[in-house]
Amino acid sequence: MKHGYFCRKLMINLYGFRGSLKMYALVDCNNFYASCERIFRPELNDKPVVVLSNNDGCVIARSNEAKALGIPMGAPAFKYQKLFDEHGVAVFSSNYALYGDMSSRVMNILAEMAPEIEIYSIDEAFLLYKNCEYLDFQTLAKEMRKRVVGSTGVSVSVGFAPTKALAKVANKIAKKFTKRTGGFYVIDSDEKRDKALKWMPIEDVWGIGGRYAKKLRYHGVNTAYDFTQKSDNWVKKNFSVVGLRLKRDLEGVSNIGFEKVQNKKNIATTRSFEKMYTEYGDVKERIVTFAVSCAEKLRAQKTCCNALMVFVHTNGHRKELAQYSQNIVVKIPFPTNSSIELSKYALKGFDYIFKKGYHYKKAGVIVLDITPDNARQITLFEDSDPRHIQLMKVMDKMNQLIGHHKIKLASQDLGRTWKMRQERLSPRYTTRLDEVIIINN
DNA sequence: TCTGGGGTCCTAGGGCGA
DNA sequence: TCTGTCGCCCTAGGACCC
Repeated sequence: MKHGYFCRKLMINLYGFRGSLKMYALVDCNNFYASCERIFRPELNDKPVVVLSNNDGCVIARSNEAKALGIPMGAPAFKYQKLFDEHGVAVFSSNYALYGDMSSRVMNILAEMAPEIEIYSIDEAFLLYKNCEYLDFQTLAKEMRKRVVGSTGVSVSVGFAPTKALAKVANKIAKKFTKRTGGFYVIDSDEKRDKALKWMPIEDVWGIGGRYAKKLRYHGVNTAYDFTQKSDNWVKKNFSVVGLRLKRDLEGVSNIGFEKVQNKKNIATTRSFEKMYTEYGDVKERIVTFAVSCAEKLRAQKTCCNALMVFVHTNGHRKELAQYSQNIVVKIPFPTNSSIELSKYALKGFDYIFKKGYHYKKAGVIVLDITPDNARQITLFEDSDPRHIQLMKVMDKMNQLIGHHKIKLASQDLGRTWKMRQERLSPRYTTRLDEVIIINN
């Protein structure tokens, strides 16, 4: 028998060390983006709903009904248009203002129900319960579901287990067998854990992507349980320490820690364009806007960067056109979060990599080597302009007051009409007064 | 015509100084 | 002075997540 949580619990009881049991919950919003759209359009309940990526490119969220129609994740929208029409699929452009706001409502409720929370993504959170020998997880999970759906309309699945990877497994079971489980599942014994791992296909395990799954299947590893039966050495050799940590976590020994909220290590703003650009000026304007956006994100988390990367790509799907893809890292001699400085250095890099004669489809700016803005080191040849700090404060404040991105640098936009394709955008029901739902009697 | 965006972590391999 | 080795640092690339 492995050193599962049950063994430890037994020891705890024998030796009288109470109150050291740790349990994780993974709470996951069901079909989150699609659910957000449905909350304000109840006539779409039980109807297939999909949400598209930026530029209405591909499917990034599906309701259960849409999944049942065989629409895969990442499906290019234009290839599935016929199927959408035939089955009356409700199609939405992504509305991040709405999803972000709904997410923080859900997370606030969860935070009230747990001593510690790690917001893992826009629709998922891990909750950590320490010293919880006498907690009734079934009741807790039920209460969680009730409160979240009652306050926000979003339904969630809940998985409880002694490690994060197992909580993921438990959540998967809760979601897959909603009718039987009531939308929650608790792994609290070695027997339940083994049963769950034997059921779990290897490619569905958290941390096992397509490549690893293929390799594992080749070696006869078909379930999460098979994975745990391999030796530590073999796992480490083939899947590095990441694989080994996962294995231990699946065995019930917590190896994947609870992450505290911390500042981002890289910040990126990248976009595909709604059409291909060939002119220097068009792409240049985008690069400046991306740099400005990165600068705003840096200031929002009170950090500076010491380097940035600029990249451009042509459209890889258009094989008949000449392809070009290049990136460059630009070191900045002093830490900065000034929109002006960052766009200046981004343009330096862009000038270096831009080549005429190509059809550009995508570009981006990523800021690197991020440091806190209160720890700016004075460099010997400091040529940053200290007046920028004040100027950026004013710019942020004004953008906050009069609406996002109204104040721009002169090098942005240039009268051009860049716009993301968002033909099926729903209203920002929860964050814009002029877009709230109006009920007529 | 039309195929997303934003992250993290790890490893291998090269340069370099002790 | 030359050569080998070790460890550190850096970068590119590859894997993963949602």
